[in-house]
Formats: sequence, C-alpha cells, structure tokens
Amino acid sequence: MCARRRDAEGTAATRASRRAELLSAIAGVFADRGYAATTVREAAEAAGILGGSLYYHFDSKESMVDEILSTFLGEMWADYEEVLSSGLDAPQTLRALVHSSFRSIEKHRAAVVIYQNESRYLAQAERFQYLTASQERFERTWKGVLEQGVAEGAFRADLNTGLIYRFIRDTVWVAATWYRPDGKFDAEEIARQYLAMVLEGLQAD
Amino acid sequence: MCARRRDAEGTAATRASRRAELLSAIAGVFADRGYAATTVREAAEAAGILGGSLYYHFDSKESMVDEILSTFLGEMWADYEEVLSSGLDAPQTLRALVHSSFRSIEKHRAAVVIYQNESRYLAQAERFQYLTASQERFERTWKGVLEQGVAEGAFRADLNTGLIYRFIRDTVWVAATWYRPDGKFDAEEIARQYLAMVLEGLQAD
Amino acid sequence: MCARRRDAEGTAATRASRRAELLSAIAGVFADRGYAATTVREAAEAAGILGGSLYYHFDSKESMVDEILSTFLGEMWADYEEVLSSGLDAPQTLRALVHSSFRSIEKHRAAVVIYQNESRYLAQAERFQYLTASQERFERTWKGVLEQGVAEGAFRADLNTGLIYRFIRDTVWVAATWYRPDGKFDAEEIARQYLAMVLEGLQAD
Amino acid sequence: MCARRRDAEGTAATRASRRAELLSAIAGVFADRGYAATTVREAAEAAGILGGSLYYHFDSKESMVDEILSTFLGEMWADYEEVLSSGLDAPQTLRALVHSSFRSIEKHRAAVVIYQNESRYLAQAERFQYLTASQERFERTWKGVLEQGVAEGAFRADLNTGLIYRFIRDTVWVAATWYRPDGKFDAEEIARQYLAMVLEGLQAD
DNA sequence: GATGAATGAGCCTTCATTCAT
DNA sequence: CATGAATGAAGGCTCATTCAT
Repeated sequence: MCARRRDAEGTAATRASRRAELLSAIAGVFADRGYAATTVREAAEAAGILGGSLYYHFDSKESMVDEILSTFLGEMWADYEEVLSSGLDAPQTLRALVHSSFRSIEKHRAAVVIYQNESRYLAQAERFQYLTASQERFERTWKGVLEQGVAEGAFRADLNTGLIYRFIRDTVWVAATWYRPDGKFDAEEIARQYLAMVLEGLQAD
Repeated sequence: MCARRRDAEGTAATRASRRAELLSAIAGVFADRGYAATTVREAAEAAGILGGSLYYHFDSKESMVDEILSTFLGEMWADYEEVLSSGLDAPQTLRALVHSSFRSIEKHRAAVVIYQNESRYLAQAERFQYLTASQERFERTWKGVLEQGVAEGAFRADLNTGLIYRFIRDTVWVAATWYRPDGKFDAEEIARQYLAMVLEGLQAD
Repeated sequence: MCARRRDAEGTAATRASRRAELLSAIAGVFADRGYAATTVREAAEAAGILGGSLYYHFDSKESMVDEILSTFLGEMWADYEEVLSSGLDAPQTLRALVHSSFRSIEKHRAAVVIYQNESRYLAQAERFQYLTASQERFERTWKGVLEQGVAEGAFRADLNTGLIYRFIRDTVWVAATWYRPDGKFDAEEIARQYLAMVLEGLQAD
Repeated sequence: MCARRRDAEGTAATRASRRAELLSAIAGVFADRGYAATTVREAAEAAGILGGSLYYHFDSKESMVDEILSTFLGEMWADYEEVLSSGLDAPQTLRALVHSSFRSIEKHRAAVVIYQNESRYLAQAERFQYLTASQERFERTWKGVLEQGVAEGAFRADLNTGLIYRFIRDTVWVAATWYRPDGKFDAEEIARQYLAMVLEGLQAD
C-alpha cells in the first residue's frame, strides 16, 4: 500500500509515539557517548534518519535532552510521591525509595546516565533550572527520611545525615552506569543487597 | 666558570613546577565544566595565559588531561600499594584503603572528578588505555579484599562481592564531586563515617 | 511507483558532477596561490560557497588535492598507456608522448601546476605515496623510450639518457606554468615546436 | 678561552659572515621543505639556534628569503652581464649563458630552488617586486639572444622565440631541483649535454 | 647574542542549525 | 516527513613575532 498510513488512533497519538521512539534511540547514544560528544548526526543515525530530519521533531539538540530528562524526572517523582504519601515509617520509606530508585534505573537507564553525567553542565543554562530544583528536592526528601529515622530511634544518631544522604544518593544513581538489564541481578535484587549493606553493615556479627 | 649559569634549582625544576602550576589550574576547570565542554582558551585563561601559550607547554588538550590523570593514578596506586603490602587483615585493609581514597580525593580533587566524569569517554582512545587497566586493577584489588574478608569470616557471606565492590567504588569516588576542602568535614572524618555506615550499618541496634 | 523518484541522471551523477565542479574551482586556486598558501576559505570562495561547506563534500583539504592529482594522473597514464601499447618505434613514441603530455596540460592545467609545485611536499605523507610511484614509473617509461631510440640508432648515443630524461620531463611539465588556453599557440603547436627543438636542434643547418 | 672572541677583522666582517652562515643553513631548509611549509623554529634549528634568536639577525621570515634571493640574483646578473658585454655572437652567448646558469645552480642550489618554487607566491608582495623585474629582464635577455641568433642565420627561423625562450628557461632552472653536487655530473658536463641537445638535437644524423 | 616563555592572529575542521525540494 | 546541501560560529592548534632576562 502506497498512501502514507493515517493511524486509526489518529495523528496525535502516532506523533507522540514516534517522538518517544526517537527519544529512546537518542537517549541511548547520549548515554553511551555523552551529550556533548554526540553529534546530532549520530543521534539521528541511531534513530534511523538523517541529521536535518530531527529538526522536524525537535527544536534543538538541547530540547532533546530536555525532554529526555524531564520525562524521566517526572515519572521518578511520581513514584517517589506515591511512596512518601503512604504513611510508612522511616526505615520502610527508605527501603521503598531505594527500590523505587533502582526500578527507575531499570526503566530509564539511559536517562539516568545522562542525568548523572550531564546535570552539572546542563544546569548552567536557565532552561535546565529544574535540574537544580530537583536536586534540592531530592536532598530535602532524603535528609528528611534519614532525620526522621534518627528521631524515631530507628537509625543511628552518631552519623551526619548530610554525609549519609550523599553516600546513598551517589551509589544509587551511579548504579545506572554499570547496570545491565540482562545482567545477573535484576533491580529488586540489587536494591535488596544494597539495603542489606547500608542498613545492616558489611560486618559479620 | 664559563658556561652560562643554570640556576641550582635549575631549568628543569622551574619548568616542572610551572607545568604543575598550569596543570593545577587546568584540572580545576576541566573538573568544573567538563573536559569536552571546556575550551582550551578557557583552560588557559584559568591559568592566566592565552590559549596558544598552553601549547608551549603541552602538545595538545588531550595531553593535558593525560598528565593530570596519570599523575593522580600514579600517586593513588603508590598509596594503595603501601596499604596492600602491610600485611593487614581484610577489615583493616578495607579501612585503610577507604582512608587512602578519601585522602586522594582531598589531595587531587579535580583529578578525581575528571577521572570520574571523563574516563569512559577518554578510554575510547588508545592513549588512555591505562584508564581501563587501572579500572580492572581496582576491581581485582577491592574484590580481593572483600572475598578475603568473607573467607576470614569477618564479612557477611550473603552479599555478592561484585555488587558490593561497585557500591563502594562508586560512593568513594563520587565523593570528589561534592567534597569541598573547606567544608565541615575533613577527609579522615568522612572516611570514618563512611566506614561506619558500610561496616556497621545505618540501623540502630 | 511508490518510492520517491530518484531522477534518471540520479543523485550519484549529480553528486559526482558537483564534486567535479567544486574540484575544478579549487584546483584553480591551488594552482595559482599554492596549496599551502591557499586557505580553505579562499578555496571555498572560489567555488562560491563558504569554508565549512566544503567539508560536506570532502574530508579535508588534503583529500581535495588528492582527488585533483589522482584524477589527473589517472587520465594521464591512461593516455600514456595507449601510446605505449601502439607498437610505435622510439621516435614516434617520443613524439606521441610529448603530444599527449601537452594535451594533458591543456586539459588539466591546474592539476599539472599543482603536481609540479607541491609534489615534493605532499609526497612526504603516506597518503601521497602514489606521487612518488608515478614519478618512478614516469622515469622508467621515458628512459625506456630514450634508450630504445639509442639502440635503434634513431637517437644520438653520446648523450646520457638520465640527463636527457630530466630535461624533457621538466620542460614538458613546467610548461603548465605558463600555458594559457587562450594564448597564441594551442597544445599541438607547442608540442610540434618543442619536438622540433629537442629532436632537430636549434641550430640552423 | 672564555671571553667571547672579537675577530681581528672586527665586528662588521664577523657579523656579515655570521649572517651568511645562518642564511646558508636557512636557505637549505627553505629549499627542501618549501618556504611556507618551513617554520621559523625549523629554520633556526637548522642554523643551530633557537627560533627567537633569529630575530636578532633578521627582521622577519620574509627578510630571510629576501636576502637569500636578492643575493643570488645579484651574483647571477653580474655573471650574466659579464657574458653579455663580451661581444660574443649569439650561439657563443647562448652557450656562455647556459654554462653560467648551471654554474649558478652549482653555487646557489638552495637559492635557485627557492626562486623556482616560491617566486610566484612571493611576487605578490610589494617587497618582492624585483623578482618580477628580474623575470622580465631575463626574458628580454634570452629572447634577445635567440632573435639575434635567428637574424645572424645561426638559429632556425621556423621556431617561435617566445616558446623556445620558455623551454630553455624552464629546463635550466628546474635543474636545480634535481642537481646534486655529489652526483655523476658536474655543472660543466650538464651544461655541455644540455647544449648538445638543444642546439644539435636528439636525432642521430 | 641567545633563551624561552608568551602573544595573538589565523588556519583547518566540526557541528548545530536552516531550508528548498 | 525526510533529504541533502549549505551556513556560520566556534574550537583546537600552529606559528611568526616579541621581549625580559
């Protein structure tokens, strides 16, 4: 059949899914080679089209990362919110957040890698102010949980929550760097082992 | 004496110290803005000279990072070797390595950040093969300590050493990202708290 | 038919002719100002586009000369081969080669000038090894003809063929330097006069 | 002895000979690698000093070639003048000029090569107008000899003197390109063979 | 006279972006 | 929607030149 197909669901849906398709391919290259080091041509090639053609779908290279990152952060915060509004105690919240984080990595690996590697650079631009905002919200959230846990007597009081927050934050997100969906462990198992180390310690008793 | 006098501190020494001076400034910008995102002009400006002048001292932008990274890795491994050849048991070794690492961060903060952020990109080039080699040596070293600890009965046997290695590696090095020499905690204190978390766990007993 | 129509003259042909068009303009400037002394911007300007645009068509400045020279040498050797395989005797071969050479100059003036002026410099690069090879083949060919002529008793035996070869080679190619297509003489006439001088001598009998 | 030597002939002479010494080394590199392609550093290295030091002796890179070329042309024209004012007939003059030219090549090989390769490029600058002037004087001189020879009945009348002049000019100077002082033939022998070819022809009688 | 560090203009090249088809 | 040719602003790097020592 020759006529260009007009999807039953209509143009809008088709269009959105095409975007998602393109963005997925693009996020992959951005993650693998770095945002700055990836040329638009390469990104386009990964998506199966030519450089110029990407500009039919996106305004600029920047708007590509933008959409990748904001989509990821949107979903991540939605998941986090669900956890935080469930009325769990501090240790349960911490466990749930860690699990949620590793699940995010599983689902948005490329986006997390980009977030991890390019945030600081991108955050210089006005447009990416939301990255800084997210960062701060992240810090408030986690420190809140840790402090609450200390207050509840569930977590040790002799450690600095600011420091511990940083350790946890880093380990969790950097995991995206080495996580492979086809590896030995799935997200749940990684989360479990991570929590065992962080909560109970490495030491044999 | 007839020959034109070469100062006792000598050309060689002067030159080397000038290099170190430049490199220190350059490492700072590379760490802050990213290697790829930093222009040679910017790096030079940070060193107080003009873009072209850097090429009197270095062959290329690449050779600048090269020197920054290899110097850092050289010193780091020298310190690691000292620890590893001291005949300590596994938990002591782990503690000593963590302390050594945070001390490295204190001394070579910029280099560590660069190492963290640019390694994967740089490692594509033949010239930076030593980064991959260092990475592998790092993995062997750490996994060795962890496995020995499990064998000695000092560490829990129910956790995967490969996973734990990664968690530790990431947290330690990523710390360079947020570490500020003038911050609340010095390297020793950070190492102590980190070890407390990792070895004894966050949970109050 | 569904596929977007690719004109019969086709993309390939269009592209090739565009290349040839650009190359012709570029060869002109390279010949006039020298390869090293010509900037890419100037070359582009001569082709009616901007500096950067040339890189859509060519990999590098070097690959531009490369294509110019190898195209010329390819055609020149094809013509030479035709002469050499015609079974002519030495004097006839010499005459035919000279005519062929001047015809080459007429057709590829710019390329010949470039060949003449830049060969030694370019030949330093691996990529231009074929220039040296061509040079050697050239020497073998011409000395062969001269020696055969001497053996046949057609040429004087008291002159050194190596020297004579060089005189002939130089004069022929350097002619590209002053040859103007709109000048008083065409390639055939120049060849005729040149042969008269070289074969019969300047001296009135 | 330590004190810097003050030559008996005094500073001026010493200075001049030092210049000549430097210039000779510089001319060598310019000839071998091309004027544009040779860096001042390389030229200086060939002279055994550092780049900056050359500027004590010369104003600029340009003034180095300038001095090389004008010195050569000065001597060459002096020799030519001697020939031209000797009252020889045309064939004898031609012979003498060719011999003089090959002797110039023998003595100023590097300068001749530079003259040959860079003239056209350099002549663009006001400062090198004398190259064009020399060229024109050269043409007048040679065409004069040829025309006189034709008038005297010594040279064939059926050849265009303009063309013949060019052939001779080119061959003679390009010889500098391949002439090696330690080669099989010296300047006199090369001149003899060249004249044999050009005057009597290649053809066996 | 010579050194070596620095300058700054300019070169080749890359690449995000545009736009006619 | 996609193509491919072109744009133009940098970017890394080179190099003639200067100058304090």
